[in-house]
Amino acid sequence: MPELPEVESAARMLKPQLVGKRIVGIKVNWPHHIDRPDTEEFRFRISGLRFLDVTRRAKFLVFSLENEETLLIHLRMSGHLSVVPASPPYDKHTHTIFELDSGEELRFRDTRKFGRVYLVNDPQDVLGKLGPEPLDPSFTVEILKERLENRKRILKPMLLDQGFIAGIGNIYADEALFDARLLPTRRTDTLTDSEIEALHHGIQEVLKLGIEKTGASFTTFFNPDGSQGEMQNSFNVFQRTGENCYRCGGVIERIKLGGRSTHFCPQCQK
DNA sequence: ACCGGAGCCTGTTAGC
DNA sequence: TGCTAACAGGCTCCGG
Repeated sequence: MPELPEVESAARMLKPQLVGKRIVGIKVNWPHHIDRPDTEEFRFRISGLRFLDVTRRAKFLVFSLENEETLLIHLRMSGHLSVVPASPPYDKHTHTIFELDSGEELRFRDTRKFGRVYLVNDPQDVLGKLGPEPLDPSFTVEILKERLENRKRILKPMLLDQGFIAGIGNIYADEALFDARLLPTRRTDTLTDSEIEALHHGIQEVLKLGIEKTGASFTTFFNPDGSQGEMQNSFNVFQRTGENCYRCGGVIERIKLGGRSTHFCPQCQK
């Protein structure tokens, strides 16, 4: 669930809680959570290192550590991070725990176990194939047009392709397409210049709004500090199947595209 | 190049 | 009320 705005919100909340603190121990209750290196080497290399910075790239949390090490965490569907005192209660889905010299712990809870932890010297080993950051000033309409050239893809699956553009997930793809008034089933080679501009605008608008609202919260997801995001109150189409479109009054439809549920207004979106 | 489906996991919700 | 199937914010691999 966590997409760019949720991960950005998490990074902003975690940064002041972690920078300057030192990792003094690791508990790994589900070894598969650690993608690389193996658990033994992971423990050896990360122990004693201090957090220097917490940022985001795509849907990855990027923790810069001392000693030229970078810790990367991807929350996937159900991951959640929090910094709390090193005392009970421990949730049964908390699989990886970073013990800090402050007497606190950074806990990685992940019900579905899809999340992953990486420790690398060169972050590009993990982040290298990602597409552009959609909110970076370098991501212009012209760049989007260039990246669409000579390609024939269905719009929605393309937005979910992290190599094409980074950070968009199922929620913001649907919302961006509604904003741009484009059907999720449109083929990219049929887009006019003004439609590409609308798409570019829609992507940036919904992501910026998502960050302003500190992300979207569901029963299974909330921010690191326990607060609820507010973006779910601003959805125009996502999870509004059968309800009326705020723009035209039409009925929001739901279809499957690329295995993902897809919500749109068949009247507004062309 | 690109699409759809399966697989990875557990929990919750919808439907009968 | 109770069981079962479908479904869930993501991503990767595979066959066609």
